[in-house]
Amino acid sequence: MKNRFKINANLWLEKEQKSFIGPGRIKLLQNIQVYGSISKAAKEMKMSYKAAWDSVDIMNKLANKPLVSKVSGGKGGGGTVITSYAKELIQAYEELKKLHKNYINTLENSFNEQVNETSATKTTFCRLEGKIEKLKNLNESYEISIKLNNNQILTAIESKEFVLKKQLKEKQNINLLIETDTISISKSIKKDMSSRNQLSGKILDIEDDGINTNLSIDCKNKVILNAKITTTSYKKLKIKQNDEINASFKAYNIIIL
Amino acid sequence: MKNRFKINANLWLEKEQKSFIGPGRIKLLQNIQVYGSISKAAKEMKMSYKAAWDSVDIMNKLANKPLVSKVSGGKGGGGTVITSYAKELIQAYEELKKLHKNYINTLENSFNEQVNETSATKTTFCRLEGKIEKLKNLNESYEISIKLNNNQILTAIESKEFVLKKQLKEKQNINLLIETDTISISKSIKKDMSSRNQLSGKILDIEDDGINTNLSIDCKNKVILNAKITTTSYKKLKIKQNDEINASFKAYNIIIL
DNA sequence: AAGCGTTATATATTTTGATATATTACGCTT
DNA sequence: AAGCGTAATATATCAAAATATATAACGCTT
Repeated sequence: MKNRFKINANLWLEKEQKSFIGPGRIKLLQNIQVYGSISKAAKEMKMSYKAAWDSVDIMNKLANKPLVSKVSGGKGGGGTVITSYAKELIQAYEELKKLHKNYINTLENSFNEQVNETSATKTTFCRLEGKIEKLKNLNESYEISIKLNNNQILTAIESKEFVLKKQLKEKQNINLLIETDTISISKSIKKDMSSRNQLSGKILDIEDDGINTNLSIDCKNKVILNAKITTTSYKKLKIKQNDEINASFKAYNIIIL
Repeated sequence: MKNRFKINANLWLEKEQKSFIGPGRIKLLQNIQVYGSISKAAKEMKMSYKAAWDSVDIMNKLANKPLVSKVSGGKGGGGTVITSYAKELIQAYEELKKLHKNYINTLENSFNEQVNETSATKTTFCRLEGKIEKLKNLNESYEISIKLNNNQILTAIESKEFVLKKQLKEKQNINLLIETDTISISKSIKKDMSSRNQLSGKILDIEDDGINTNLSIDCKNKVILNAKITTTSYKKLKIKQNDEINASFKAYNIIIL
């Protein structure tokens, strides 16, 4: 685990081009909820009162519904409480953080696999090369047909914005990424499924650590697919090296580089 | 599109607890590649020479292989070129950025759906409630069996670290998220598939915008699943409201909150 | 009416980080 | 040997951001 890269990211939300909330302001709101006062909340997190007040002011002005209600003077000198909308926002932000953290872990594995030449098999993403066969414009999206080296056709979906920015054209060679854990394995082709991309091939290699099983699938002409399934699923399927199997994944799960 | 939140994130890599590369340093390396000198590279991006030199120095010291080779004195006074390892890193970083951007878009949609009460159907993630039925320890991971309100059992995988941190216990109620575009739809249950989670239900609602089709599936006892498939797949399946269908997804695609 | 702890606001100070400036070293060119 | 444009390094200066300090307003309590 030495020499491993760690990926870090700061998440924050913007509204109308202005910074709205990030980790600090969420903590501040939570502290206000606990202490009932801006000054105490600020003190607890070693923030100056002015910084805290400014933050609260910016948030309140930017949000369509108020996030806090402030009372100056009165019993105990006044105080500040957060609204139920603020509580909702905090919860949504926490969820966001959790999802993001989850994905950052995936990216971290992928990046380290790619940069450290030591790890041969790519267990988080698999890479494919292909040529754009057809670009079908569906209003705001494009349905992209991609011909692999083994002449099989995959279908991907990308936004119009992306297609224009990357200047994707028919006959163009492109690189694809597919997250290995979005690929499902079955023994035969499934006709009545919404997963349009179905590739069949021979199992080249199996790496099983008792939790996850990484299957390397040879789909002819140097088209190698990697799929990650749980060991439990692997055992249930009763498959072994050189077996013919079917790998399926949805158009959404193809990422064009 | 007014009142929409925008999600922003800064990505950077750390190594041995120290900041290694981020957007600025990548740009600097790219500039060095173009101009062949630290001073010119810095000038082009309006960075002070010292800041640029320090950056290069930190990177070189932190990387296991050198990222740049510097020559002081000599023809033209010397210069700096980046190594092939640096080029590799730049490429890996660009890929990382693309993948991350992709996911941030997903999160942005989800967050806005959750916070804006206007949008009723959740098209990026669907939420389920369940109770932990069994926690099976598999060395570094846990296989978690979750009983839904309709008594069906789902299987999820989480890291040991997560299970301990969240103090997950059997009989505990938990909330789940499933990305709607990882769910595959078929007309019947598939026995020989690696997707262990298969829920069948009646189509409650269909929202089709000509590109994507969002299916709302009633799996009894208030267990509502949302799945996103392409319109092309939807038409191919020839399904309509009230039809009984099968939704399948892998253990990896369940996110426990 | 004085006292309280708070919000609200302006001004002064400090800290931090970056930038600018200056100097030396380097090794090829002429 | 002088000249060059670069790397390498140290020191000085500047600018921005954050913090500290001061003061007023507020409305209930006593």
